[in-house]
Amino acid sequence: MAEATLSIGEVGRKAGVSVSAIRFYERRGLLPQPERVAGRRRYEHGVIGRLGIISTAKRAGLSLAEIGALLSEVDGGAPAHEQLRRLATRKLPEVEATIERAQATRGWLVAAGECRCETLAACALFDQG
Amino acid sequence: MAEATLSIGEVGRKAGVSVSAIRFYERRGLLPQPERVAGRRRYEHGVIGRLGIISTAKRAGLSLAEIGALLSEVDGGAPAHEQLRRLATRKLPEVEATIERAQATRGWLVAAGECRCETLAACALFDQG
DNA sequence: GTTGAGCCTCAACCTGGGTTCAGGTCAAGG
DNA sequence: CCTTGACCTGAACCCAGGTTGAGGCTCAAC
Repeated sequence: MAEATLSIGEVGRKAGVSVSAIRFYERRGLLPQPERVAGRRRYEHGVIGRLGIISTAKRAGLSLAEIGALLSEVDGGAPAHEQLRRLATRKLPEVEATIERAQATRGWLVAAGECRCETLAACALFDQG
Repeated sequence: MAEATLSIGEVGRKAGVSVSAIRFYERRGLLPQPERVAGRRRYEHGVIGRLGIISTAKRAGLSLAEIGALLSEVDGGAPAHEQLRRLATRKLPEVEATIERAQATRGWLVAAGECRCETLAACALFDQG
């Protein structure tokens, strides 16, 4: 079943990931070292699913280091739900802080759009540290 | 009134900004080239307010390039409110996109925390692109 | 007179997530 | 035979926002 038949270019096209990114993920340990034929990487079909997982996790805002840790735990036999729960526990406060900062920034910008000050020094938006 | 008496170290302490950051801002044009005495920078007191403006703007999420553009327009005589309005118009959609992305990420992480899947491949959280 | 703090410049380094480039290999097609 | 295209490696480059380090001045105190 697990025949290694895909070239890196084919994998990239099917997964919607650039060839250079695939090689980069391999160096970072997110993808296994594939079998090689005459020096060229030959992938089995499953790697496309793995790239899909990586892409989804990236879009969700995880760093490659976090994704790599998650994948290697699960590769090592750890239940996915357990690792996902740990990840959520660690990462949620961080994401919530991002949301709060961005909302504060939005409020500030809205106020900036309504400002009537002639100089920045006089503007209450810039008061204190 | 505008006596240039402060050393870079004093300015840094009073403004809560590192000395290396002050020199960096100067290179980037956010701070004027100060008067020099025996090769050392001598600042007038007003620079502390300017550093406060820069710090506030940074905390609000503006890049140094944006802050520099704002400051130079206003230094050049443009009314602050006008430049702030332009800035808000340009920057708000960006910040709102950040908020939406972060909220989507939070939702995903909350779902991840409740996941029961044994493998990532089986998990609906990772479905599709 | 020498020690030490604080200043100076310029250049290199850091993180993240890759991209791009130089120089080379290999197989197929005309 | 020669070209074209896909692949290979390793190193350099990109962005931001600084920090760190080397090597050197000067000023004041002791």
